[in-house]
Amino acid sequence: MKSKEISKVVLKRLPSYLAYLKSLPDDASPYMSATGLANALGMGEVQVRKDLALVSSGGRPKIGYLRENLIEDISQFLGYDNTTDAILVGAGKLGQALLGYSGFAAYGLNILAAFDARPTTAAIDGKDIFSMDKLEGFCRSRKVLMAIITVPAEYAQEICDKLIACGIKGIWNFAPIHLDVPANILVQNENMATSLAVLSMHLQAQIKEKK
Amino acid sequence: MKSKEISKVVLKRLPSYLAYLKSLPDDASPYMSATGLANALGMGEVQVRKDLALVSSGGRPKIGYLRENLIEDISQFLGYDNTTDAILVGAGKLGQALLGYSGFAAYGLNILAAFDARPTTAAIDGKDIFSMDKLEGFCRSRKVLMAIITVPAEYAQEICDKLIACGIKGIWNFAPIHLDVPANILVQNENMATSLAVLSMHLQAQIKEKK
DNA sequence: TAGATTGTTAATCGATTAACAATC
DNA sequence: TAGATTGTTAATCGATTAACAATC
Repeated sequence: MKSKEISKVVLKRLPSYLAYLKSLPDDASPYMSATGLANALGMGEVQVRKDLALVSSGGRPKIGYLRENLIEDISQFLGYDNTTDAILVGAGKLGQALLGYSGFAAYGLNILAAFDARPTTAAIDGKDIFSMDKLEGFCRSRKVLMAIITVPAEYAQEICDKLIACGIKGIWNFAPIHLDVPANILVQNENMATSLAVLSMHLQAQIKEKK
Repeated sequence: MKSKEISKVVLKRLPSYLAYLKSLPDDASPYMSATGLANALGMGEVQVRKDLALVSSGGRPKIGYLRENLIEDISQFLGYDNTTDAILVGAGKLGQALLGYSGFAAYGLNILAAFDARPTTAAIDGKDIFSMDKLEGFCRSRKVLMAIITVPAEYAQEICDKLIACGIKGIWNFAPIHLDVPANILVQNENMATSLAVLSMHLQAQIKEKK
């Protein structure tokens, strides 16, 4: 694995490769070529090969990459091996769904607890839901760096500021609003409106075509 | 509004503009310049101006765009004006959260009902949850074009095939797996693993920096 | 008028794709 | 060996940014 700078677009493709490799049955060939991966995911084979070259220790001509190694290389590169602790703010429906989702463990994400202005439940799936005044103490003592925002849009910026003041460096934002943050803080927007826009355009085009 | 081809990257930025414009208080200036929008969202002003030129009927030099018009132009372009009916398959935690989320109406999305292999509840927020055998009849009779997949990864492809057979043209996929579909079907992946990868890399870099 | 802003044309940048030598 | 595949270098493509004339 080279420690070359990797661009965001490449980074975003890596999880797909990993998911596909992991989804293969145990009795499949232990080798996987860039060509095979590209075909399975409907991508260009050169693109896949270039991406893999950035994270992998190398494949063998005519054979491909050893699947096991490739999974390990990508996992390690993405930091799935060492878990990241996170907290969640806003224990509404979406917040509770994320809190109860066990699948995040596979991505190295561990949600420690949730915080809410008015907690309606004490815990979900063994994860405590605290009131907001416990936020700072918790983040400081557990040295949490990542937070998930699932509060309504109108409170998101305020919560965001508070989180940064608590030492949070990365924010996964589910609120449909732009968050203003200092340069060293990363906001990753899970923007449903964006996805819907793409889908909506496609459907409109389909309907027009029929006419 | 010109009917020029719009690229996917531009399309994905439009919802942010719209959200910001809508978030402004009523007593703010009725005009908004591309410069102002760019500053508020931390983007390049030329980029914003070019994007707006693609969807808007035009702004006035020195003044900017009439906010009201801009909101209408973007909304119309994104198809938020005429609602899209959709169904949801997989009424687990995430599915239920989406089913109960009232915010989609603002994006012109109307989830009609949900389907599940083993429904545990009859309805959520007034939306029925049916068993899978009702799927085809429902899609055909209501002429549904869009579906939301929130089933576990291992069932996603099977469900996807079934949906296409029912006439679905656009799929919003929350399952962390690549779906194989014909060319005329659009799959929009809400891939949480992708977001996590980006965040995870940022945090790793932050931690390294401190050393 | 002067200056902020629009809209457009040209230059730059980065990512994808094509071409090809090296390898097993 | 022949052919599939890797890995790299060069060409193409598209998107972003810079420059600038037009406008109110």
